[in-house]
Amino acid sequence: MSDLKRVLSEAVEAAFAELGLPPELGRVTASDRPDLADFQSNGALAAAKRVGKNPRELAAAVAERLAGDPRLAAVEIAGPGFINLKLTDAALSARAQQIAADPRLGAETVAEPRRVLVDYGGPNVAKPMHVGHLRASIIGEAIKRIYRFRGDEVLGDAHFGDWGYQMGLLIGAVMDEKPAVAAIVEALNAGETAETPEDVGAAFDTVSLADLDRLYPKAAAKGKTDTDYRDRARKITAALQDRQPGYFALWQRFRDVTQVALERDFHALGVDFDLWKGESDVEDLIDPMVAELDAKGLLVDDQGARIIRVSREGDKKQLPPLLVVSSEGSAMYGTTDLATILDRRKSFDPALIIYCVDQRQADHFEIVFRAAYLAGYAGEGSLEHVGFGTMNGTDGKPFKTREGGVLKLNDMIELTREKARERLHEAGLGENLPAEAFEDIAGKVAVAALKFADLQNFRGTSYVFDLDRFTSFEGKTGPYLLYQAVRVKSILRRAESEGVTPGPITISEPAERELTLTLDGFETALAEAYDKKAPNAVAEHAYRLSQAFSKFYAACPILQAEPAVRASRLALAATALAQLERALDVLGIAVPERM
RNA sequence: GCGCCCGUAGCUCAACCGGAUAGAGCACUCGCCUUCUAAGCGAGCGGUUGCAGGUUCGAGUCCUGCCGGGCGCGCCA
Repeated sequence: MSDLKRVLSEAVEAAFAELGLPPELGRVTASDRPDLADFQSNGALAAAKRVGKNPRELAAAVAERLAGDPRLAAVEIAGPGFINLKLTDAALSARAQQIAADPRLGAETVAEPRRVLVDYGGPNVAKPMHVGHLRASIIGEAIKRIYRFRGDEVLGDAHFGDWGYQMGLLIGAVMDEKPAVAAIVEALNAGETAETPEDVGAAFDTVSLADLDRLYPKAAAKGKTDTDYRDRARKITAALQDRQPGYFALWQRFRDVTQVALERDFHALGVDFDLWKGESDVEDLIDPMVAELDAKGLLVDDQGARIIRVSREGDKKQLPPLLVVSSEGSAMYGTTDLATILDRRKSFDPALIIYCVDQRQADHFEIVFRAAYLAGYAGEGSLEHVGFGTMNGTDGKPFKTREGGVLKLNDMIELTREKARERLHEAGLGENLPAEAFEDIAGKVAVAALKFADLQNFRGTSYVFDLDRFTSFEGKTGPYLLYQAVRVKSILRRAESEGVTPGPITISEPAERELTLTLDGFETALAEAYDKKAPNAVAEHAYRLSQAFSKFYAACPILQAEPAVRASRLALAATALAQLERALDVLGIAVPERM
């Protein structure tokens, strides 16, 4: 079930081998000049260099051997020695038929499936997500789905930032503001059980995410200047880590309200985690881990702290060590990360962990990874940081709202959704749909707009956050892709109601050829996205497919055509739809039935 | 100071182990709805790929230097 690129590569490689040339040079790629050919091989040029012969002569010799291939309508030599291949309509028809019959729509699976864990780099408890969290969720989700579709066993972990000093600060701040909560916390801490669970619940229910969001910045600021306040927060933090019942119960409340809000935001974005692990989950592993690192002789005392040196011979720059235990005796950011690697090894035992986190953390991860390799907690190369660019405003500076604050993710989704409603109304669409169905469409259009705007860019480049562009629904946008898909669905519905059924695919028109060649490119796009952790390759494919379909739609009437052609085109349209929906699904974008 | 990333059309971005004429969208100009959804299709306009060298038959892509921008550089996460 190989794609044409592979099939043709094999043919050309065989011809190379017969001529005594390195077969791998015969590799075929999609043509850079669609006006001249469907596929090309540049191997004669490279081979000529190696064997010291004229590239055009070599190309001609290869072409001669390919000439009899019934799949090829033309084999031509062009320029300095490109071998141009043009397929027959019959070969394209066969390939289209093959993709149509394939549940995977022409995509391969990896030869040896692995266990892979995707770490989304952790939203923090008590902080609602803002636009800065958008990329990690969108890209992480796409990578998770790409890996899964390729056949790996993949888990996505939200990986909460839910432990440490920030929690102590917040507990103190909430108790200051809510005496009823403070009373219960203190009673529980004192071991009193007089309060019924209902009373506890009622008091804790008054603690909302909005409270946490409001109190945290104030508490953090106060902790920086007010030493007494800071000391108290540290004591609470220590007590929390000792599982003092009151603090622990309140902390759990923080975690719960945060998770509910996060789940809502993530769900609205079509992002779903398999694991809701957090820093607190590995807290118990830290002491034994430190002891073990010590026993392995990896820990070094330095300036009162305990560190692991990770610099290597040949490093271009001196990497700082991993700070395992601070001079105050507490575990650090990297310590938790290391313990998490250990934890994952014991539970899921992934062959690869992908950290989908801001590019700025590159050094941090390099340090943690090296420490993990040194400690034997992970195989060399089994940890990978997949970084992405930062989120900036159109002025190139970190994005801020007009008021100068951060834009909450939930607000941004709602903003985009509102724009989608407007456009639907303008176009007079969905007016006779129930309100619920209308909202579903608006939501899907909004998510498609947001996600595609992000995913069409290579993840590594910096990101310009432009709300106008995000809410533009024309051109190379998510809604364009949905629109194309929905147009096919509309045709399929009509065909069904008229009793028209799809039949064998016969390719003849240029638009049909182009659509088939584009369908064939799915495998290449997925393979690239997988290897490079680059979802934009799939996004690009989805866009090209939509464009190719749209041209086909304009050039080739389906339902009005004579029966055999109609059946063929209907099948081709259905196949394009299936692959487009699959590609979008892999990007985490859902398609409505109509719009 | 050291290190990493980036610099491509007016704007936002692509470009498959280095390959032919560097592609899309937006914006701008023009054409196309009595036939399957015009959030569409077609055509046009727009480039010395930051600069200077080097390697190569061939460089946006690899190497060196420079200019410009972003980020990071042990007791926050």
